[in-house]
Amino acid sequence: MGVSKQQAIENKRAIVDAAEKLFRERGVAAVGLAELTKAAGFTQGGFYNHFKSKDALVAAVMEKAMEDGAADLIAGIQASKADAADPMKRHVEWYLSPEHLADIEKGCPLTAYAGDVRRLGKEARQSYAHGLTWNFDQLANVIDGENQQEKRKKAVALFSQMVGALVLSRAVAEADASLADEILKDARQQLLQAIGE
Amino acid sequence: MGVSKQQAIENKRAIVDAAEKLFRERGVAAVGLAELTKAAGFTQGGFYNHFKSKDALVAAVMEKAMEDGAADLIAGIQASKADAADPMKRHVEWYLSPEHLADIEKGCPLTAYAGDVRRLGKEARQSYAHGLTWNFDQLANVIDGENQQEKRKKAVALFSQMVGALVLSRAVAEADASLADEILKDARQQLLQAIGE
DNA sequence: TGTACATCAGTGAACGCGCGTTCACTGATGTAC
DNA sequence: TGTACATCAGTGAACGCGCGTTCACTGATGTAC
Repeated sequence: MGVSKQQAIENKRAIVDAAEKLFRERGVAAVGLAELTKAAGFTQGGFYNHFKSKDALVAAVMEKAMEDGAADLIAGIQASKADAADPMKRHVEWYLSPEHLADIEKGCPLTAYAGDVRRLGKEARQSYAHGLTWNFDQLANVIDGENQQEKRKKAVALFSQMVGALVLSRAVAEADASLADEILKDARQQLLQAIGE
Repeated sequence: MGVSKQQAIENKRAIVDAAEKLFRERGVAAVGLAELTKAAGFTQGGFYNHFKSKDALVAAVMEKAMEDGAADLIAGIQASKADAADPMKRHVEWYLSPEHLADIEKGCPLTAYAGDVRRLGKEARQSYAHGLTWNFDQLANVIDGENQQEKRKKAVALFSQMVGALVLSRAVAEADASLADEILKDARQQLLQAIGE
């Protein structure tokens, strides 16, 4: 009650930050506004000073996730160029690493939200689709291929494989850790081979 | 109030049948017991004559989904043998078809539950992991390869790609139908090429 | 620079609602004699 | 074969709970003069 504009902006960002983590880990439907506003340091009713509905928050979180994911991808590509490394090779190795498997809170949002996005609001679904399109475009630019069309096809197929391996590996990580490892390792090996050719 | 044993068994099966469809389409958490028992033709309180909790129902549904999925896979392989067709080729073509994309209610449970299974009960997670292991074993048996280890690796990598393509395609099917088509088509083409070599 | 006041982020209780689960009760089914 | 009765699937109301959303109110912030 009586809070500076600066503080209000920080509170709003704190809601989004908490939502980004909790939505990925537990699912959008399983996270309530009371928990989110508490994490941001105030009470339930104040939520509506920042968002007109939970759905609006979901849309904002998805858009931010896509922007952050895009920034991370570009940073990785830039770093590879600086090191004279193959950007796609580096990307695959990170994507299918045990560290990325465990870090659903901050890893690739396209995989983190892949299972949930169908059930979210229209705005969030569109942000996701745009993010995926953009991701394909970026990968196509750093993949070897005879022409633009070939590069695009390879980008789509290779990224699908990365997502599938990570989704399946995460799905069984707790029940069968060695199966999760096997999936990740086999996909990594097969993808690096596919890039190398 | 006074129902034959036969009827009671059918009622239980009706709950599971309704749950199988609704859990896949809307997510486990979003489907309530009232809706499920109503679909089965009786009222909420009667649920606990059949299952000791919602979690127990989830476990039963997951186990049945895995059994049905296994039966479908075997039937497809048998049919291919009868037609002198390549079982893996046929499987890929079905898996990445627009029909399978649209039929989340009855299609492959490994993809349908891939995003949700992490958040389900222990029993359901274990059923899923066993189902995935079994699926890899079956595919390894019908894949070309120099030795058993090579076949297994190929099965894991190829199936991961199929799941990834289907998950991503379904994720954007509503927001960007042409992108969904592209993902499916590219993955199909790339997989058939990988099998052919 | 100092005062008066409008703004608006946050409070906390309440709203209706649906959730999973419990429970006393009903009454046809199906068994025991 | 006929009767008496135990079984148990289904009823429907209630439980406590947490959900998203609303709202009258508070009071420090920040602007206008």
